[in-house]
Amino acid sequence: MVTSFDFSQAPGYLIRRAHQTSMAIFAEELADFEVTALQFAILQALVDEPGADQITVAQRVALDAATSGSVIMRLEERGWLRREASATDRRRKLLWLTPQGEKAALEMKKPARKVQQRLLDAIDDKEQQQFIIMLKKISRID
Amino acid sequence: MVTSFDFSQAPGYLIRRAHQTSMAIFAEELADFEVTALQFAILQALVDEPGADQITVAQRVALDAATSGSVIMRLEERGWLRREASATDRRRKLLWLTPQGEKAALEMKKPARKVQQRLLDAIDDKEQQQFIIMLKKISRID
DNA sequence: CAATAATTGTATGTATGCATATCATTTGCA
DNA sequence: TGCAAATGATATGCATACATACAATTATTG
Repeated sequence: MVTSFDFSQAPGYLIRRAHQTSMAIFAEELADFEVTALQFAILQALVDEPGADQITVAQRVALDAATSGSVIMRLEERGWLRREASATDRRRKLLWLTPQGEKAALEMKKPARKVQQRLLDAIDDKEQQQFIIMLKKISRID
Repeated sequence: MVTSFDFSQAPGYLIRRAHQTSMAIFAEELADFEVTALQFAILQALVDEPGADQITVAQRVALDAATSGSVIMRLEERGWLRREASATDRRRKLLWLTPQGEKAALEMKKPARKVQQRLLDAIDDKEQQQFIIMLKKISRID
């Protein structure tokens, strides 16, 4: 019999599974906010760098301009951020959190940290740091 | 100053980054086939279990019925699989690879294995097995 | 055996995620 | 300085990914 591809040992497949689990836990812990992990990331990027333009935000959250643009549009419609054309460069649209956006971003941080903890709870304390380091290497970060 | 959420140490964020890297390497190694990792997974599932119905295939590749249904539709349009109504249960549509689908599934296995190797090349030999084990635990598999 | 529940596949809506093209604007260089 | 190249944002198309609803069919139960 032809042995098929062994997905149970394939990192590519297991990374997808881990991503599913991660998204599910995120949705669970932040159910009250009705927010996705990506939306949360963009809000936090604007906490760090208020007035950043869309391309800068896209790079911060490791996303292409098209996708981040659509997420930003939804965040604007929700009233969590506002866009303002740059005076010095009329191509740029600068982004700021609204007061509601600031408040939501702050309140989300605790449950978002719990998501990370719940993910890591599946492995030993010693393994957790190694897992983070390995993920960075696998992702070719740094 | 308010310290923002630390994405550089957040497994949820890093898993997304790893998934991006994984998809990019897959697309690179299997460029000749113009196939996605998910399409590949479904083809391999049918190598293992010819004549499976859509729900079974969806479970095999860890996907909801709606998404797998649309992928299966595209694979059928491409001529890589065919659907046949079950005689004993008219709700079920049984799936078989076509000869072209069999051929493609076979030829894809080598480059798909290379994807896994390239992903793991970023970490030491000893770490590779640990990483696989950790991913399974994080994903709550087994 | 009839009413109900469960299952399969499909449709719809929302949200990523990326490639490519396009437009307006700005930058860089000859 | 004029013009080509680069850049920021948007639009379009394709492909996941999942929740929900639905119709057809099958299984279960009173």
